[in-house]
Amino acid sequence: MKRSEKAAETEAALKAAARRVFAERGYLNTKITDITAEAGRAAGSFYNHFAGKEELLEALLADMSAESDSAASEAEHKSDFTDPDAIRFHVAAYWRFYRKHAATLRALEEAALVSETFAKTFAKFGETEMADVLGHIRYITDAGMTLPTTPRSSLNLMYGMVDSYVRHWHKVGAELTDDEAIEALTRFVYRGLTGRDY
Amino acid sequence: MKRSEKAAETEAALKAAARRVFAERGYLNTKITDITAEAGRAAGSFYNHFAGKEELLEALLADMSAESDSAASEAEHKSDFTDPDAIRFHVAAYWRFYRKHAATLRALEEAALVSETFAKTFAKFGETEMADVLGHIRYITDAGMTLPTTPRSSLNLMYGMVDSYVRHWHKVGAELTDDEAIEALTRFVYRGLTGRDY
DNA sequence: TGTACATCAGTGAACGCGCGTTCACTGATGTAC
DNA sequence: TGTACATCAGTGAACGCGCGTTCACTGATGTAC
Repeated sequence: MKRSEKAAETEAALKAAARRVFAERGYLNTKITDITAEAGRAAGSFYNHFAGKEELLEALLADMSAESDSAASEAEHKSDFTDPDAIRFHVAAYWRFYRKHAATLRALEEAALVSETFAKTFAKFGETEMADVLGHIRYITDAGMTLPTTPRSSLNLMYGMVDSYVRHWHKVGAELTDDEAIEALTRFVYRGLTGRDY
Repeated sequence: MKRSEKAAETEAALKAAARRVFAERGYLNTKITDITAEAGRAAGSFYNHFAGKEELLEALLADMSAESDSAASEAEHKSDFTDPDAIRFHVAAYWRFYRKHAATLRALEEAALVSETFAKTFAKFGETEMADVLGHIRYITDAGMTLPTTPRSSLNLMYGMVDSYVRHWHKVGAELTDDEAIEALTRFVYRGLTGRDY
């Protein structure tokens, strides 16, 4: 095996191990040696690849962002928010996204609490995620319906509800199945944004 | 000054200092000596009053709970959620409550991330806060209107939105004034819960 | 009311644990000729 | 193709920093007689 391959393999192993360990005990509670042990490497090996835990997390964020970008550009998705299906589509997409990246997302949340830098990075990532949806909201006012407040704040309200419910559902466990949860979110959001029911 | 008075004074000074310092740099980023320095006491003095940072936070939580209980029992408040005023009343109450206790609430959030024990304690506190509101939601189904999902999950959706928006508003700063924010929340919640507009 | 001793809140220097980070070393891969 | 040296990924024991926690000490308040 070539040297560069071996290095890449170790780096990947460290990232994968980190995701597992973060999921299990949280980012802040994880020691560097927890990660290296989980990856089956020596402690010192970590620093051949990352300057510290923060940099590793940035790498995980970069991976996630890359994936999310490519997914967003692929999907020919519904964007008219006067149609409940369009809202449901986005809620479901976020649901799947969270499920897939729960470990990284929760790690970022923890890091953001402690580090100003991460708070900004993470906020920026959220902005990117939301930018697409802001456009969809305009369909509602264009159709003569009334948003509960400004478009930007309507978006924040909606995003906050979806995000906090998804987090809650994954942490505490559920009264609802995931289909039911997606439907409930869709309904609440549709009603909240349009003032109508479906 | 009597000895017991002096001790009580120091304890109060430590709690007040902790609230200030937590607000400024967060619970997890705060060292014991940050608190004692802010309170103008020696490091060792801390341990005459608290076994550690966790115990101090529990004391802050106890203070907050006591205050919230007495406030809840005083208020003769509106409880019929088919009336937007009732929703507005509760949103505004939560808004004021958060503003007043932001430091403690954010500290608890941070502690909950890191400690399983605190996560449970904090969750329990949230339950207590919400119990009152769960009853109010029944007015909606009683009036023949349709909730977006089960009462319990409707409550969780609502609470998640209000809480996350309040947090967001206080952290990032605002496009909306607080009156506007309360109105926007009320409107979104009313629409979401009842399927109607006002 | 006064004296002698006990107790307690507060002090801050020192101690020591936990954990991040380093570094001399190993063995394997890459390069030069 | 073979040999000699250089480079690099990985190792893990050891180091040292930061910070929580302790503890001998001080001075003031409380108690006993």
